[in-house]
Amino acid sequence: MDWSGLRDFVAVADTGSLSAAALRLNVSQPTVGRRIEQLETELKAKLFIRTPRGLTLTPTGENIIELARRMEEEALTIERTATGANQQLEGTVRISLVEDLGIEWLPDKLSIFHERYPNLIIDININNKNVNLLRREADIAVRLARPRQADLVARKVEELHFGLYASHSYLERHGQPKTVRDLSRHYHVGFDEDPTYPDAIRKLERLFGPDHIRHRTNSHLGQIEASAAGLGIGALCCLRADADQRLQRVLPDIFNYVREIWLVVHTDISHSARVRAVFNFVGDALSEDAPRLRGTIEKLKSTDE
Amino acid sequence: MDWSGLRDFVAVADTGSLSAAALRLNVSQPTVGRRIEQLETELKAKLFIRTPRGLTLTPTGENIIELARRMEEEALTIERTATGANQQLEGTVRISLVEDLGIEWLPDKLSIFHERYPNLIIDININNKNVNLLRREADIAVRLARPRQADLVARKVEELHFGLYASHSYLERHGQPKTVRDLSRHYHVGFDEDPTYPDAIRKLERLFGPDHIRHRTNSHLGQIEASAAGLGIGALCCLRADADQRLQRVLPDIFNYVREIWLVVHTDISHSARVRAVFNFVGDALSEDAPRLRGTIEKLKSTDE
DNA sequence: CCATAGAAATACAAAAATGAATATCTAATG
DNA sequence: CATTAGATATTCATTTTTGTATTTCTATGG
Repeated sequence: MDWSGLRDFVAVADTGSLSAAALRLNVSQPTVGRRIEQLETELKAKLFIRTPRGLTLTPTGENIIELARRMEEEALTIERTATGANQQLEGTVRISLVEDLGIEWLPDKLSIFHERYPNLIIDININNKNVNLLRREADIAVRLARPRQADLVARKVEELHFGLYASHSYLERHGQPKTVRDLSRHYHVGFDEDPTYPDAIRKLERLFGPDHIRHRTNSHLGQIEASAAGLGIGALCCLRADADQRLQRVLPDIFNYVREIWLVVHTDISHSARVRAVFNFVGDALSEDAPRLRGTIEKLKSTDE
Repeated sequence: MDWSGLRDFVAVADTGSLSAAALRLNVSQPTVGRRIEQLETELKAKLFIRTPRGLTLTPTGENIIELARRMEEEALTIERTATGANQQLEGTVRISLVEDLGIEWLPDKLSIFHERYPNLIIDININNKNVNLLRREADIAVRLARPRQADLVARKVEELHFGLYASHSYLERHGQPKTVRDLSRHYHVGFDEDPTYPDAIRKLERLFGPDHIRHRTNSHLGQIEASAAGLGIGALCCLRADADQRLQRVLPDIFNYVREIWLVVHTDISHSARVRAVFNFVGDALSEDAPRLRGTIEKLKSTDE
């Protein structure tokens, strides 16, 4: 029996279709189909019921899927263990961050990093959803909440602050709010309705009233642009908003939303020299940038004028 | 990472060489070598130290071998589970037996079997060493001792009796022994020095004296032929020796060595319809043949004459 | 009842893995 | 010190696997 077929078997069972499994496995749909077929021949058993909407496990398939999943976990552990044992300072490290840190902040630091580690390549993965560190979708993740899962090593590094911002022109037209109550007369640039966002986001929205939400997006960059374009008041990351000349902070003493920044890595790969190098570098860089992350630097504009 | 590489990895770690692993995996030696190489590339880690006498695990290899072994166990369980779920009365059933039963006794029964189950193929494996039912080296094993291992279903069916036999010409030349003491003046056709044989074999040998052992072999058939050729007195299976006109039993009331016959199957595959069919057929056939297996049928020759 | 979208099957050319034969290496042995 | 046994590397023709492009299928919605 070919073990690779079992890997495909898990992927098809998980995703429910050959095409989706092929995507996950980085092979073509006909290949997955043929390998499942071959596995069924080898085991002399039908594992899936083919429907026009995909594949469902047969009773025999149900019998063995748990065992195959366990194999998958062990295979993933093997990959991580091998990575962890690698003490070379070369190769690629994949790090996953939220937009606010990954688009501009981290890339700005990388020239310093590459001077120190010329043979390391950093692969930046911008991701709103948490990537699965167990599946090695990334080596390191930067998360805005303490991770609960076992087998993960996490270090709280800094805080990421968010404030309310609007464009100058918007504030000229609609007036500067002086209290929280004033917000009900203003327009809001909001997040999309993903239920995984923290409650604070929904609470904030209610201050504006439902018909005063002009724009929703899952992209922080999109929110900044929308706010800068004068669509309304957005809850933006101070790091980026403070540096944006088009934006002005609103109710700075009243509204200040704080998220903890956690650096996370899987225990198994935490021993890898190159992963440690990136982990520590990013951690130190975050610590050094505390004022910007906390939005406590006076806006350039206000000092200029 | 290609899971098949992990399978090769276990085989090489187990056997200590590419060539031996290739044999076990039914592929060529260069293929195993290339796959190990590929696995090392994928994991970016050396797994083996190459020596001219084979391959030894590196520390990294040691770290992951246990996980890979667990994968192998699960893969084997999957194969057995799938086999066990198969309720078709077609395909192949592999059965492993000692020479005494597998060379002639079972084949004689097969024409009846094939009438009842025309689509089943029986693959007879003659084996002195116990095959590994967990690895599916056979579906069913006939053993001469109660199996201890968990996960095996065993049924005691009958007894296999052994007696002392010699050729007529030998007994004419050396005389008929009347007591155990007489054996010390006789020659012995013995087993080879495999330490896994039961103590009774060694005890018997000592009755003849060390320089009176003329012939050693690990083959029961070889012992029968040697005894029939007049080399000496052999401890032979009654089933075959009684049917052999050239042989005559010696000290029938004094020497009678008995082994239990156990039919063994792995729990996981015991539910398979075709495996049950063979299991029950062989069990019943053994029961029906109790007199021959116990050597209690008078020799044809003696009734003929 | 027809059109459509999402999925699986098919055909064939291209790419990769495999095996047979062979060369090469090294520790052990006389 | 040469020989040998037992192992790994190498080469190349062959076989197998894979991907692309296309066709086929079927439940769903108009």
